[in-house]
Amino acid sequence: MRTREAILDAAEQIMLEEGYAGVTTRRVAARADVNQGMVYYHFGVMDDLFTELFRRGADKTFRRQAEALASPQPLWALWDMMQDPSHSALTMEFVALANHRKAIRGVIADSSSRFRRLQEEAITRILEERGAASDTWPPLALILFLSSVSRFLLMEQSFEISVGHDQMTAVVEDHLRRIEGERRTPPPR
Amino acid sequence: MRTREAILDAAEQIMLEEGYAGVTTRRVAARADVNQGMVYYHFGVMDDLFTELFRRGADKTFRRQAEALASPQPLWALWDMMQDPSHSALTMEFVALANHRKAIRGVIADSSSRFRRLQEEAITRILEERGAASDTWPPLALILFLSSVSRFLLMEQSFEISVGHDQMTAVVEDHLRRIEGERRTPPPR
DNA sequence: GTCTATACCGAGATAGAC
DNA sequence: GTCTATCTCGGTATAGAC
Repeated sequence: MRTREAILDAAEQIMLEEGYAGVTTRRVAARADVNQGMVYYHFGVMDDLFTELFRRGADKTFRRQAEALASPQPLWALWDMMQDPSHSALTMEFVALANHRKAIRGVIADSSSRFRRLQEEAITRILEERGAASDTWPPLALILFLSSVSRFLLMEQSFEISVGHDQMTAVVEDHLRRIEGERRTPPPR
Repeated sequence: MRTREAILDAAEQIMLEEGYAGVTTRRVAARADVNQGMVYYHFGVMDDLFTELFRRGADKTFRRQAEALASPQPLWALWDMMQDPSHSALTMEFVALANHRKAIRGVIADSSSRFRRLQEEAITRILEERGAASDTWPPLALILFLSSVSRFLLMEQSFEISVGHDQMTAVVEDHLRRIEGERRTPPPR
């Protein structure tokens, strides 16, 4: 299984550095220091490689998210996680890829629903525990709010645009503060 | 200039239907019913075609946005516009493209800044006129809020995901209502 | 499981006749 | 401005020896 993992690692690196269009059998094989035929032997056609790579990443993210949601300040932890570029970079690339590759769409859609359900369940519980039901947003709106904003800011940052980012971040964090209080762990980086 | 426009139209169609990866000189030429050489004659290399296509779309969007911002309920109009799939589809495709094509990045970044500046100026004025300065968000935060959410919802819709979309939309529209009052023109479609 | 060889295609791009 | 011909490269994919 070492070859298999090497191929997935290589594909992931290339995808991050140059986008999904750069992920070709020839280049993946070269990067993994493996024969080109191996890619086909282990993964069949390219779509299967992408699918497998996505699953591997989703599983990792899923565990990471569960961890965040189980932490003392789950919303702050979730927010930190969503703002981590390394977390979203691959996801965004897969979203772009899925626009043209039908085989990928289903995998992403299923995975997203799975995440959304876990998030909803957790946030509902969190809001109830804190008795913050009245003056705050419904759980799903809160989730989509955090997801939307983090994704958008990351996207703009990759273009070196940052106009208004401070103001937007301040609004989000103000919202989190009203629910979970002052953040008790320092933000990453 | 008819050939030139035909090429741009063809490129735009293909980009929308199959993504930027489908936009090749050969296919564009075929779709435009034009010789392949014409693409090179009129646009030089592919990056120039993409750049030109982006500019054409951005100009159209710019005018459309200015119109929205000059309407009786500018925020509602802006929100409606942002939620229009035909408006964002091309943009999203260009964002994906720009992740790998350095030549495109600059064009998009410049254009985005231009939009953001126009939006900020307009929203600031609107909020001041309505004296809504105290209990609402700063202009840039409001813009980024609307941009983020609309983009995210559209992206998910293209995957046929809609969990929580109603709740999120309700929150946004509630926000708009507090600033501009009840919407007086019916939402499109 | 691994490697070589190879078929085949469609991509970008250019030269040059008309 | 238009069209044909053509070059080169790198992509996907398979067959078959080891």
